[in-house]
Amino acid sequence: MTMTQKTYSIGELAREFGITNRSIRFYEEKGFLTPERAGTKRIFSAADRVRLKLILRGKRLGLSLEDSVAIVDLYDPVSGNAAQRNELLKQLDARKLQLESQRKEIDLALAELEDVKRRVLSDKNQ
Amino acid sequence: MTMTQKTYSIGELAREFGITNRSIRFYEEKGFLTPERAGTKRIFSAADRVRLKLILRGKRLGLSLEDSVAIVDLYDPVSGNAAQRNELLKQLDARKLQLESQRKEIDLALAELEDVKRRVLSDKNQ
DNA sequence: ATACAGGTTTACGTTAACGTAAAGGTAACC
DNA sequence: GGTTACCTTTACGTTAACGTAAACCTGTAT
Repeated sequence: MTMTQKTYSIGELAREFGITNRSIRFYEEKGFLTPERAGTKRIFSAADRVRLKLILRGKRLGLSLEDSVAIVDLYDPVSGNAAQRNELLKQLDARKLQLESQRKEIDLALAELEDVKRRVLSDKNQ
Repeated sequence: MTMTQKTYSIGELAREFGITNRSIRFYEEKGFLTPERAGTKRIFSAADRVRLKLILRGKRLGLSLEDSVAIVDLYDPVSGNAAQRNELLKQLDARKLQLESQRKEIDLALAELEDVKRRVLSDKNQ
């Protein structure tokens, strides 16, 4: 039983994720996506779509495009041997530290924001 | 009793705040700082220094230069009308929401990281 | 006298992440 | 056969916040 997977046009994906066609072309240009072609037109597989979705999630996290892709590649079960796995674990831990550091900075920024806000509000009452 | 206030050179301020001379010149170019001159050289007053310090704090909060300056101008007794103040409060709240959202996503990412790590480790045992 | 550590202006270069034409191909619909 | 809806490539434009180089002045130390 041959199951033909669903495919997507550039416009479909752009609409689904609320981005422009240009962005998707840009991602391909950078090598972050590698859709098939039917003649000149891009054909995106379900895997392409998931990859794009993950990349965009990274962007929503405030990561750069490059960082997003790096993380997505990290999750991609391409690498197989023990050395690679250890390298992956190292990268996961590094990323964890990075995220924890970012979290602390956010907490600091939030505290300072509250401080500024309080001062602005107290000025108002004078 | 004439109290001569301390003044600062461009390099002194750059060093103190860990930025480059170019940045300070850029801020002046944009009209965000207006130091005196002794001949061609910039002379920064204590007030200039405080202003720069506040601007940089805004930047640390993740605000744009323009937004930072807007907030600093709020402390300037000349420019503080109510409408502007409300606008700034709105911006502060917006930024707060943004930071809180980022924090949540970081927590999510951390949880997912742990998940991936567990899976990688369990693969190792097979 | 010369080196050196500062300062100055002018002005083009950089990076990220696309935006925005321009000029065109293809397939379906009316 | 004309319009519409998509798609294509090429390529220059945009924004923020400076970086970087060139070419220069200027006071102080050796």
